Amino acid sequence: MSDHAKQSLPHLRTRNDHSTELAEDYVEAIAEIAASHGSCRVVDLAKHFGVSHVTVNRTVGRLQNEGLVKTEPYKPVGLTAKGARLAVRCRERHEIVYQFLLAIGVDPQTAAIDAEGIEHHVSPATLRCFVNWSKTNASIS
Amino acid sequence: MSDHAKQSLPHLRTRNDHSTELAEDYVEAIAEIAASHGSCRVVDLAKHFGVSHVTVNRTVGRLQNEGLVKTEPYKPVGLTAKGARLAVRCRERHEIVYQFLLAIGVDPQTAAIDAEGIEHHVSPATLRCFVNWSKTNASIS
DNA sequence: ACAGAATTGTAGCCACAGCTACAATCTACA
DNA sequence: TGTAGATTGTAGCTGTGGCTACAATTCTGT
Ligand SMILES: [Mn+2]
Ligand SMILES: [Mn+2]
Ligand SMILES: [Mn+2]
Ligand SMILES: [Mn+2]
Repeated sequence: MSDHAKQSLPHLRTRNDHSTELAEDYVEAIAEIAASHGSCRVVDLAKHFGVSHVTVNRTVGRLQNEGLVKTEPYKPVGLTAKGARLAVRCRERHEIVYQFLLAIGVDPQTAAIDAEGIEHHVSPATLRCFVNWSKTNASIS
Repeated sequence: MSDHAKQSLPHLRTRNDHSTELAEDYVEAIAEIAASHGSCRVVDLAKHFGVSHVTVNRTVGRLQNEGLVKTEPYKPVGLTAKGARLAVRCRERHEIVYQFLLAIGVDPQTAAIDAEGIEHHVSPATLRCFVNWSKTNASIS
């Protein structure tokens, strides 16, 4: 590989992470809201993310095209099998990142905020290291 | 604060992080390239980030409007005092995140890639925890 | 049943960040 | 000194993700 290709590789990965970030947060939120409220409405997602219902509407439409969510006009938003699988993976990863931040001494509120952005940039290899160190610290304390 | 405001706070922070991410990466790259090559040209940045020179051009123009970089037509790209200060902070934070990932056992290549995305979502409080744990692990090994 | 409130959908605006194609300028070498 | 190649600038396209304003639909309480 050329020198500048090595330099640009991290940025390419970061841009790719961002292109899938919204889908990951949406399926995770839809699963959570559906579990706690019985169903997930557009307005629930708008409140959850702090955006207008219009933004939610367009995003849900795109996720439906990608086969992650299923919805009909004026009906709740649900996950496809594919979307539900992605939601589980994202929920697990999110929880690992959050628990890891707690384990190294970050306060819960800051950990919750930082984890929401960090989670999408944590590769499987780094995630394994997070799990190990959370275990280690848990056994210490 | 209302319940859903608490829920949306992390996402608001993440969106804010992303709005400043490009500026942070650019000033950091301009400082590095200028230090190693003597001057930083548009084409250097294009290679560094793996994007076209057009994208670099527009971004540099926006950063100039924000008072972070200084450039003239067909001349190298330089940092203002404000941009140089931001570059130092970003470089330090980037290095802390990278060294922390190494300290918890992530391989160097993965650490370099993940750090490029993670750095922008690490709050000062979390950064302090990273520093502490890097020190601890350094004294152990 | 129906009026008003809540929810959802649509039209159209913006900024950002990527791109190709082409024009202009500068640099280096024959 | 010219000119070919490298570099930079410009025009204009795309997709994404935010918004307001307004329309349509559904839900709810009297
Ligand atoms: Mn999440
Ligand atoms: Mn997230
Ligand atoms: Mn970065
Ligand atoms: Mn990010």
